[in-house]
Amino acid sequence: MRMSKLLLKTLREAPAEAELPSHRLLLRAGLATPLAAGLYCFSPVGWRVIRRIETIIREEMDRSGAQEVHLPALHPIELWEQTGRAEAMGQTLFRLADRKERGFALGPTHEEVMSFLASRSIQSYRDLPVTLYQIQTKFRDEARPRGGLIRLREFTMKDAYSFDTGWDTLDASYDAAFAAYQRIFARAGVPVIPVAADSGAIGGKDSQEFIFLTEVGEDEILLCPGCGYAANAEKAEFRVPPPVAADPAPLEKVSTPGQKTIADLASFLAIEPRQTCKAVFYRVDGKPVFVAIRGDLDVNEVKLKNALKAKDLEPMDDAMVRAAGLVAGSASAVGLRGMTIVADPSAVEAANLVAGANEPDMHYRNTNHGRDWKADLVANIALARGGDECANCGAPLETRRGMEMGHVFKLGTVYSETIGVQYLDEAGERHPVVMGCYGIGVERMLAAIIEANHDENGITWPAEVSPYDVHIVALNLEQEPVTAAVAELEKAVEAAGMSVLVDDRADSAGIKFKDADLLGIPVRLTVSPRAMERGGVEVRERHSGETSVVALAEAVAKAKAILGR
RNA sequence: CGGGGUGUAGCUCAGCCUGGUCAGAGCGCUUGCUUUGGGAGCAAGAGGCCCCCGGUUCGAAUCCGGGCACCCCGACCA
Repeated sequence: MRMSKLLLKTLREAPAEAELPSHRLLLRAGLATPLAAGLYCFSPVGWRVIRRIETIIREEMDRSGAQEVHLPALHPIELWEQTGRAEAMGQTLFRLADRKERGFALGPTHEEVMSFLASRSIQSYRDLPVTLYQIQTKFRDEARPRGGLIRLREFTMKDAYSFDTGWDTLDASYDAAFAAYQRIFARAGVPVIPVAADSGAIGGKDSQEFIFLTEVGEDEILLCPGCGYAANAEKAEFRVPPPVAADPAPLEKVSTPGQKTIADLASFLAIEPRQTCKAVFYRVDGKPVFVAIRGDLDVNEVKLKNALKAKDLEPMDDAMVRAAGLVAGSASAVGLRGMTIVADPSAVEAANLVAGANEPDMHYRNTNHGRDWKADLVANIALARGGDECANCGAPLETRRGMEMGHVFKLGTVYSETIGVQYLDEAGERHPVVMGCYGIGVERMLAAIIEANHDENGITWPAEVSPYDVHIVALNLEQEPVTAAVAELEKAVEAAGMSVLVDDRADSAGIKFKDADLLGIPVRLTVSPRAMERGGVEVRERHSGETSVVALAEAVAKAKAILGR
């Protein structure tokens, strides 16, 4: 490709709204242009990178034994109502109606449709196991698209689904997908670590996310430096510090004027936070829920939501707090009626906790579960934080930020039961198939590749995803020896199976070099009178900046070596 | 959905408080000439519903009200 013909506009300065390096470089290098919040147009160069990412994904999925299919992006809404997810997805689901007012949705993911397809093809255990995948556009009406390509409203996802006769063979399908993911991210140049993830209220067993550790990531990850345990903060397990041991003492009411927070209360009474009981109020599927947890701990809302098998959970608003008669700052489960009480084991097991007296500026000393109050549900709902002890080895956990690049998940029979994907076993008995699902966000991967591979001058593409393999910069192209050398070199590079971008523009050398750095193609070959005087072509490796001059005939071999071919 | 910020030329931004030669700069773009090893020079030019609607005023980019869009933080995110 000749750059004089290429549709590409690089920017000297990035638009003001771009903050992340990946976002700035995406725009500066002219890879994509925003159309609206969470929607991007890809230019020829950007699209080549997307296609190369997809190629890696296809190769590795195919290698793992998965089969590619293609499903509609437009789904009848009934299918989503059938699994209950039309409601569960809420406003995230893009809805529309056809001319006959039949309801449709733009697919935010494809468990339903893939299950439908599977139900038409799978009848016997002989048809299993099978893993199907597609690379398809997804639509999600996100509350907040952000970070360039990191969170989009329309994006491409590789989504795979495995179908097995049982949980044991699902393990094999899951492991195959897991291994494919390791290879995909390695080839694309995105360093990832697998972390344990929440499997959601919908059920399922193992779930892991592939996380690219980066300060700009949206997810909080807890890592154990001792044993390597890694988990999403919503999933992370830890050792809850032991309570202060004591025998139950008589309940006693104390005046605590103005003491509304745990920290204030503990210091006012000269006790430790873990000797108090924290009260938190939620609205869960429209109903009030009271949560009690030891004062030194925080509530993990995901765990709470799962424990309640709830669809929707949010902090209780002031109106509901008043309606429920709760006294914020002095609330407890002692004497509380009219709502579900959920307690963390930490609040149940500890003796003589200080808790609210449900009247302003008053607390109780020595509240004890079983005697003074009783939980309707006791569940592990404490949130792991940095510094907490690892559940495996006791070392203090560290917190890091990360970006979710992929997700592998043992779904089980949730969808096969609701959509009806069943098989007959050897005995002729009917069973739901056991499913797994595996997703990778393609554009987000592009963002992560840039985030992980750039320097102050621009992008430094990993060889496998670079839009072109070789960038020929021609200077003084009007001079005959240069014209001829460029043509010869271009031909030779292409004949060697490498893609090449030739900067044949009439611009000055400085512009060409700056653009070459910005575009970040791994190998730059400069053809100029000066290089020719020195004996040939200047070869520059983008990543290291190493430069040498080689004979024109050797340039191809040198380029191949840099590309690792 | 809460909090914060920003909307003026393709991009970066000034002008707004204090209404009136106030439609501006740099970069980019076009043309010509010169130039070709790190965003080069000279000259000439094109380009704006100052986000939108309404109000105040003799007069609004500027003041007031109401929208909308975009960005950031949070909430949310199979």
